Amino acid sequence: MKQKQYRQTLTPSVFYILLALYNKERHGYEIMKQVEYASDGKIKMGPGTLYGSIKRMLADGLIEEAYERPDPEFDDERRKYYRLTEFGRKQLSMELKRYGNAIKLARLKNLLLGLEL
Amino acid sequence: MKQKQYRQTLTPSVFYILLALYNKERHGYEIMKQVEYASDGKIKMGPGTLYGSIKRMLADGLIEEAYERPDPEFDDERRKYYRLTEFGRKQLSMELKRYGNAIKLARLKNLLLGLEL
DNA sequence: AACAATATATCCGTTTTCGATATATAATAT
DNA sequence: ATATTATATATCGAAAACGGATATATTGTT
Repeated sequence: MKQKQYRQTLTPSVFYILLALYNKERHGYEIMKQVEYASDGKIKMGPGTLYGSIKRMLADGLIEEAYERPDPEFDDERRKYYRLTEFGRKQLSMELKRYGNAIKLARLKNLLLGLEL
Repeated sequence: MKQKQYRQTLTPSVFYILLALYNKERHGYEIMKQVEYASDGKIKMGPGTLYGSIKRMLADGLIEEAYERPDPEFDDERRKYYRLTEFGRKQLSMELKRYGNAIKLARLKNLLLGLEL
């Protein structure tokens, strides 16, 4: 049986949070800073968007909490760490592909437009 | 004075509509079909999203109506044609850049194998 | 003549966004 | 020592956006 897909597109917030978690576990505030850093400061996620999105993503199975704590010397017990699930990794990969195709298409159109003129 | 930016990110719908209008004027239904075609059928935009988005995008100055009608023989008078404004083109360009950077970042970490851009 | 596809549009419940607000701890500066 | 800033999580609620359902009418096809 063909199960129905999760969503047509990820929301931008979900996309950027998944991207921030692609290579390591991070806690909420760290995700916030990483998104800002990775976008050259262009995208600033407020706490409402961040923690609201995290809640939904946990419920949807895109991410899960990682209970392993780092060395207590570098830890802060207020933190909650999150990691991608396999499902979340898959969704991120699909979205990256979609945007990759969109970019390819834009380039192709640019070329064709140049030839037409 | 530094005017505040339009939005942090475009919504996926707005992004795909802008992309569909990147190289030619199109009417609503045509945009709908183009988005579906350009995404290999993966993204299906319903009329609620389409015409709601168009309305907002007109108000925001991302697109404008193109009143020039094509040859009456190939025309359908029900149609309304839209084109990108300079502002819309700029926003699309910025968003493409953001996603391009995100993809580069992901590829750097070997998440995406074999996606050529 | 009947039917499917084209074309635009609105309604409305659901979901998402995002600034404001709250609370508390850790780190830094005065 | 104390004040301030940065870190860290969380909720609230209005506004925005989404998307299926519905409506209406025309065009093209069987």
